[in-house]
Parts: sequence; structure tokens; C-alpha cells
Amino acid sequence: MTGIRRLAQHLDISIGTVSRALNGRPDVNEETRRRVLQAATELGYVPNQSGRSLRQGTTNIIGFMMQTGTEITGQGDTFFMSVFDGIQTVFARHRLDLVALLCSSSEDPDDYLKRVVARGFADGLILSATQRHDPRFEFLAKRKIPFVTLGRSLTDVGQPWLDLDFEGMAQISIDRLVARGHRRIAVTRPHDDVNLGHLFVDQSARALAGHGLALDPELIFSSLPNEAGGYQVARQLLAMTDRPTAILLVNETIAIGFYRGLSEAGVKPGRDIAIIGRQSPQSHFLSPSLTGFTLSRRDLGIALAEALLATMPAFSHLYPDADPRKVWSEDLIEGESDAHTLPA
Amino acid sequence: MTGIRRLAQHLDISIGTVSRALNGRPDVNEETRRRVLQAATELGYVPNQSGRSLRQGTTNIIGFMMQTGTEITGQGDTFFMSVFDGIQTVFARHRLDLVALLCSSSEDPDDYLKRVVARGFADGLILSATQRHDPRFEFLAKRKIPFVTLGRSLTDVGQPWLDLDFEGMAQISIDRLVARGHRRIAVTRPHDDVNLGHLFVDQSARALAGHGLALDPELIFSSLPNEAGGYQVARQLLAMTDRPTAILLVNETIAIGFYRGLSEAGVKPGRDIAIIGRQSPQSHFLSPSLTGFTLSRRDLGIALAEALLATMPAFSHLYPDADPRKVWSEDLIEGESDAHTLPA
DNA sequence: CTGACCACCGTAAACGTTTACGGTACTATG
DNA sequence: CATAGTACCGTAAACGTTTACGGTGGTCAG
Repeated sequence: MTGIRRLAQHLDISIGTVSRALNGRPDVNEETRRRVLQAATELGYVPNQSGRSLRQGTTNIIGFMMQTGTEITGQGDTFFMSVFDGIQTVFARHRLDLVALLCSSSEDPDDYLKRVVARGFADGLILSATQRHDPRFEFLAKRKIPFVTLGRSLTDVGQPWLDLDFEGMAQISIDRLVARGHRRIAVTRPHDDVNLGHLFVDQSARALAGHGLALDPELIFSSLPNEAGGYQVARQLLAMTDRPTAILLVNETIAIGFYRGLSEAGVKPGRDIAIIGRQSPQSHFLSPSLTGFTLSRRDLGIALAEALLATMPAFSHLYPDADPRKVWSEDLIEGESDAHTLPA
Repeated sequence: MTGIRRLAQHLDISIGTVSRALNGRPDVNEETRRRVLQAATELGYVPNQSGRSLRQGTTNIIGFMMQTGTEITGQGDTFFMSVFDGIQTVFARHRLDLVALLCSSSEDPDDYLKRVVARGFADGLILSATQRHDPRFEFLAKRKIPFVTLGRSLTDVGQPWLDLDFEGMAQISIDRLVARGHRRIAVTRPHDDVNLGHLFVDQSARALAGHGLALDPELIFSSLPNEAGGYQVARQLLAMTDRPTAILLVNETIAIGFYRGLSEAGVKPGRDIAIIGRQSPQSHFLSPSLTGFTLSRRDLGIALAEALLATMPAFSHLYPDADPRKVWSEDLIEGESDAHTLPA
């Protein structure tokens, strides 16, 4: 005798009543419910998830899909850890288990997702590393699997998304640098077809145009979104005959490598070149200090979780006014790296 | 009509036969098996995991438990990503799904593990961030849940483990530095009760003793295992009146912060102080280049996976000679950071 | 007193598998 | 021809839940 049956036998009531009592159904005497609950903790009863899943067709699992290898995630991975933390706190409230689904860099993300879905693994998914055209969205929409994405995409199937305000960052950065006299301003972007690259570069160009300036195509640097990428960008930039006087770094981690590349050539941030980037736990150890954007990754995670729950029928009533699509502005932390000013 | 029943009806055979055919049982005609397999792909049939789990009492899931926050994992998290990658490749061969269970830094790892186990989540577990005394081991052993740990512990319940050869690294480093004339050699260790700290410091002391030297307790620096920790160590070290002439860095990530702290004071690695650390993707961007240990994290992951499978009854026959307990030696990559030599 | 209503509870089916058991038809052996 | 053996397949139980449905006993209004 195991499971709910054991509990029922012990209390000398039926398993139906036990189940109802545990699941908070109204049609059960409060006194019996109390007894059931007590016996459950006493006997250490915990419902079998397989039985429950089989019956209800739901797994109580939410998957957060990421990709291994910093070359792909590009945020130094600690970014996602913090976001994950925020998501976890929300789901824990609803007894939903959050797991990380790490797609190996050697596997196609689309195939990986198909496997996960075919297995009926999760009730909902959170997708990151969204591509500019992302076939995963259509796939999930067709299967009617609730999901939310971290990052916008041109592929729109009506799913909720959250994203960082890359346009805003570009605009603020450009305005700031132009005001300091810069005319030749470089920007970086990830090497692959991830959407944020387009958003960032395009808005940088528009912002420059607003000042009557153009974005020189030569000054758009594609890089791996990690330290190595930043280093490469520095080398390329230093090798140019007509160097830019300022640069925008779109990724969090590349500043480390970029600084290194500069210092090898004796070029000092804030004195010889102006830099605006993104803050990270690592960037605090850069010198001169980095001027860069920052936000609470944990809050972002919380918002992601709530956006997903809002689309899941079983929970949507709890989050009636969750923002289905929102851009998160980052705050600019002023450092020394963009102090470089040109004469008017 | 759904699932296996639909398939059976479509083929006009019984569900039992279908199941046997799909699961590779011997007592089914090869011709019918072929037909079943073909129909399965045609109709896109994929067995329901809940039904299967309920019947077999197994989930086909392996969990890799880590902790969020670099303050805890200490390896810059990219370490675990690579290990994860290796594990994944092995499990994929056996149709086991690997998920990452990320314990939030705000939750007690023991409680988290209990929740996971109570839910019957996984058939096996891989534990990281092993403490010197780790109650999780006894808990899992009592429940007879197969698990393997990345990292040794004083708590021994007979579980398999893999670990890095911290003793070997300490020995080699000390020998090397002593040969270069160093007498006052500092070591770092994580601030908490994680086992590797003890292994590393103790062996360093023994190695020094082998040369007739003692490890000055003042030269044992506890630090957070991240960039900030390395920076703090540098500050403390520089503030000492009787500075060490060499130092061993036990973590991968702290070199970044340590270098920064030194450079602020104009102290140059390899010229003013000798440093031996651990290589990481980030450390390649340090200058002067870091002398440090390295190993294939992916191979480590593969070995971890095989060690776990060897303890699982359903798979143990496939890995008869998997090493249940093994220390992985790292290779020393010679850089410039330990060039500093003292006169005899 | 009768009927309706209500609060609570028990019964049993259903979810989709796997697998022990037994049955059938055919082959080989004496 | 009788028997044993074999190859293959169908039947049905079991895994642990949830939940629709119906039943029981009580209360209360008419």
C-alpha cells in the first residue's frame, strides 16, 4: 500500500476525499481536511508527480532554455544565472519547478527544442538567445505551448516578450558622446543574426543622423560576445588609419577584452578614447572605471516569470495586468571611460 | 484514441505488441517491428513520459545541481557550462535528459535537494559545490538515489566522485616556486567550508615542509571565489609589511581581480611577484600571461556522466570499468606570471 | 410528514504505459 | 500421429493520481 492509498487507509477514509482535501477542493469538511494535512506531513506523503501528470496532462515544470558556451549566450553566463534566480522566486510561489534546459553548442537549438516538446517535458518555456528569425516561436505556437522570450524577434506569433532597451541605450550613448564632441563613433554587435545587434546598430545610426552625422560602416564591429571578441575589436580598431574617437560596446563581457587590447597599445580609456558599455560583475574591476548601463537582472527574471504565468490558463487570473511585452530601460552608471572630450 | 492505442489500432495489432516492438524486446517478429517503427514515425508517435514513468518508476531525467551566483559556484559559471556540455553528450546516447537544477542563492541547498527528491524528479543526480561536510550525501544515500559528486568531501557514503587534483597542483606549484628561490609563498582558498580549500592549503603546507619551509598562517588568504575576491586579496597582500614574493591562486576567476589590484599599485606579475593560478577563458586576456593549470572541462563532464551511469543498475553493465573515484590532473601552462626569480 | 436542498464523502473510471501470463499456430522430434 | 518446443502475439493488471457522478444523512421550509 503506497501513496495516497496508504494515507487514506491510515485515516480510514477514501482516497477521493484525501485527494480533494490535499488539493484544496471546497467540498470537504474542514476538520477532515485538517486531519488529512496532518497525516500527510506525519507520514511524509508527497504526491507522485507521474501519476498526477498522467491524469492532468501537466508536468508542473517550467523550462528555461539557454545555450551552453559563452560564444552563444554572450552574457558571460552570470547574466542568466541572475535572471534565473528571479524567475525561480516567482515560480516557487506556485509550486512550479524551474529547470534549466541547456542546449549544447554542438546541437541545433531547434532540434533540441523539438525533443523537449515531444517529450512533453514542460508546461511552459522561457526562451533566450532569440534569433532575428526564430523558427522556435512558430513551432511552439503551433503546439500551443505557453512561452515567453527574453529578447524580441522579427518572428511574431503573438507571444509575450521582454527585452532590454537597446534602442534607448544607443540613443543615450550617442547623444552623450556627440555632446562631447565625438564625430567618429564606433559600435559593436554580435557576430550572428541575433536581433539585438540590429536594434542596437540601427538605432545608433538613427541617433547619429539626428545630429547630422552618419554611421561609417567601417565602424561597425562584429564580435564574439565574450572577452575574446572584445580583444579582437580592440586590435582591429587600433589597426585602423582613421580611428574612431569613441565606441559603444553592446555586450557585457567584451569590455574586459577590449580594455586589454587597448592597454597593450598604451591606449587609455577615457583619455585616448571614449567608451560606453554595459556594467557587469566583472566590469567593476576595470580601470579606468567603465561608463555603462545596468539593470536588475533579478527583477527582469521576475517579470519574465509573471509574463509567462499570465499566458498560462491555470495562472492567468493571478496576473491580470502583467505586461505582455515590455522593454526594460537600463540606468547609466557614469564612470571614467567616456571622459575623453574633443574640442568643438 | 491516443498514444500507443492509436498506433495499435492503425496497425491492427495489440498495444502490447506495439510496446514490445518499440522497446526492442526480442519476442516480436522483425517484420512487425519494422511496421511498428515505420508507423510510429509516420504518425509522429512519441511515448508519453508520464505513463512510462508511472509504470516503471523512473523518469529518464538526470539532474545536475548547481548553485546560482558566482559567489557560490566560484568558477565564473562558464566552468560548469563546459562540464555540462560533456555530461550531456554522454546521456544523450542513452536517451536520458539532462537538466540543470539551479539552487537559488537565497535557498538552502539541502532543502532544495529534498524538494527535488521528494518530487521524484530525477533518476540520478550530479552534485557540485560539495561542502567539506555535506549532508546531502547521506540524504541521497538513504533514499538510494544514484549520484556522483564533482568534488570530494569528508562525508563518505560510498558514492563515486571526481575531483581536480588540488594536491598535485599545490605540490607542483610549490616545488616550482621554491626552485626559483621563493621562501614566502602565499596561497588562497575559498572563504567557505568547501573541501578544495582544505586540500589545497594543506598540501601546500606539506609541500613547503618538504623543502624545510613553513606556511605562514598570515599568508593564507580567504577570498570570495570571483573577481572581487581576487581584488581583495591583492589589496590585503599589498598592505602587508612583509609581503610574500609569490602566490598560488586556487580559483579560476580570481586572477582577473588580483591582476587589477596589483596594477593599481604598479606591481607587475612576473617581475615583482610570482603567480601561479588556473587557466580560464578569461585568463587568456591577462597580461603578463598567467602561468596556470588547465584541463578539458568537457572530458571531465564525460567522466562524471559515466561514473554516474556505472552506479545505475539499468546502465551499469555498459560501464563496467568506469572509474568510481578519480582525481583529474591538470596541465601546467607556462606563462610569464611566475617568471619572478629570487637570488639564492 | 414530505420534499428539496445541502454538505460531505465513496466509487470507479480514466490518463498512457509496461509486462507477466497464457494462448495459438507452427515446426521438429520421436 | 502424438508430443514437445518455439515464435509470436493478445489480454489484462498495475503504476498513483484526479474527478465526474451518485449516494447518504441531515436540515429546513412548506
